[in-house]
Amino acid sequence: MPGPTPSRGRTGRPPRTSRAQILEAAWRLIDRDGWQKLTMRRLAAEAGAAPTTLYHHVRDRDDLLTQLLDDYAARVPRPELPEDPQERIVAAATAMHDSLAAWPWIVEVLTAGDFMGDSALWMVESIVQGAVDCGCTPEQAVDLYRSLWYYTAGEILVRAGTARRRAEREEREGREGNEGREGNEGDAASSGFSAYDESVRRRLAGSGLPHLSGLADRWPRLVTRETYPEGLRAFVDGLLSHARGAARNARGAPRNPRQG
Amino acid sequence: MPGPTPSRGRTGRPPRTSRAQILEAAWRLIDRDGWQKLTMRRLAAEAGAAPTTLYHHVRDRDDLLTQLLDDYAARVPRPELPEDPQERIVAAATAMHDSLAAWPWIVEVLTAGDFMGDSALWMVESIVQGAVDCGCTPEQAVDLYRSLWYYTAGEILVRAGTARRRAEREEREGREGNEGREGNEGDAASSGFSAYDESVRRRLAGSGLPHLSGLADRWPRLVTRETYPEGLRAFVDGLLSHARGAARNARGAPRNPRQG
DNA sequence: GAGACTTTCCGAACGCGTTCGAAAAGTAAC
DNA sequence: GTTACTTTTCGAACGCGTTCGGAAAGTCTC
Repeated sequence: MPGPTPSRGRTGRPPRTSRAQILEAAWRLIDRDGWQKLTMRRLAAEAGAAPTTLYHHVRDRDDLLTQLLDDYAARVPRPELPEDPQERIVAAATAMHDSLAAWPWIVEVLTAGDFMGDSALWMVESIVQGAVDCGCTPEQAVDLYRSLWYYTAGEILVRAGTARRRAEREEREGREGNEGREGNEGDAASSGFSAYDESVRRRLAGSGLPHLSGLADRWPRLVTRETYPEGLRAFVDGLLSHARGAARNARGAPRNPRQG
Repeated sequence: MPGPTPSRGRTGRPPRTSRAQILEAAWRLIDRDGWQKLTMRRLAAEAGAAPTTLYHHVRDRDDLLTQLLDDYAARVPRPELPEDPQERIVAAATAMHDSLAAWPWIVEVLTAGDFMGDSALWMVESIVQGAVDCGCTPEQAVDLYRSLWYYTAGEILVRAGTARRRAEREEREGREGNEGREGNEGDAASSGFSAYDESVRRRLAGSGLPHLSGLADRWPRLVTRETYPEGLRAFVDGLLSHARGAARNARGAPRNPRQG
């Protein structure tokens, strides 16, 4: 894993490939053929090197993807954050969410680290800062950041995973049979529901669980709602008020802050 | 994908392998060699079949893992849930979390579906029911469930991913060089910090971000804290009070429920 | 120039998940 | 028994990520 600069006057065989060139080739490949085609072998061909050569500049595929993500995060313009500390937390978390949600292949990378690369540290800082300004201790502030990160990462991972499955399913169903045909699945297809949605509906309806049965028809619509912002605000409210409660308890009487 | 019963009197070549046998073999393999060794080829050998034969009983590896997870969830004893609706939500979400956290290889499966298989639907039902009993509309209840699911899945995925990376890193560092040696990394090693922790510390300390710099030393300890239960309670509190606020707004004056 | 040393590059190979098409092994109809 | 049909099984092969050992291509020292 050599430095980026070939820096003359050095010993050893002069490098013909650099990390920067590899990243460039990766972006080119993604833009041209889509990220699903980004394999080590294809990337090597695009970069004009043998596949195994890549491993001298990149630890493994995950490392490459992580660097690509950081590369991307560095290009995201840093928004101006509101002054109100709570709003600042919300804005920074939203920035995290929106940067990541634009990456369909995020799933393979996101579980890697505690947070993103250097280029995105300012989001972490902003959240911690906002929490401290709201009266949190440093420990509470980091816990708050982590909780928000879990929520954010989970939302993105689950939704991206669901979308990917759906795409695969549709490709599969499209490949085998009924192309152009209609009415094969009843009115499910004509109302925008897939055969899979219908099977889920049946599963819920026959589960014997009262609430889920009652919601079976509406389920496909309910689970695709976009509720990240609302959930985020609720979470921030809850976390801050719990932190305030804990601070009160630490100072004064050990009263339970839950309002039963 | 034939039914589980070979059901005599049927036409076609009689099956020599069943889905149940495959799942059995998978559990045997996991118990004996660890889940990392669960590959389709090894599993086929364990089940006494050719690798390609598996694909007649299982769509693909993800499908297999999903079935294993459901198999496992069915064995988890269903706990008695508290009567108080809010506590019921917390208990059901905790049950979700704890069942999944026991699976290290959860990462490869979890992003698959909106929720788990049939065997775990009761957890979803319990959360929705608790939310409705707290005064939520059905839509709000499902939104609440989904928010909690995102938080739960994110916590597990991120933590499992971090743990996996750490294990790989340690194996890598253990393989190459300094075995049994000490003092190579300064006092970092002797104080329980890895070389990686130290590099993170340096990154934070030199980031120019005031709060993260100040927390650099404590960072490894802060990010490994187990805070799921506290975060969960805070989230439930926040979600329910926001739902109540929305209900108030829908009925009466459009007052902003945020307490500034 | 000859050799040591260092760094980069790459061909061969492994095990992986998965697809495809043909072979095998039954039942049903004649 | 022969033929048709159906279902299961499997060998061959593809592209994948990755490891390993050595070849290539420079600099530095005599």
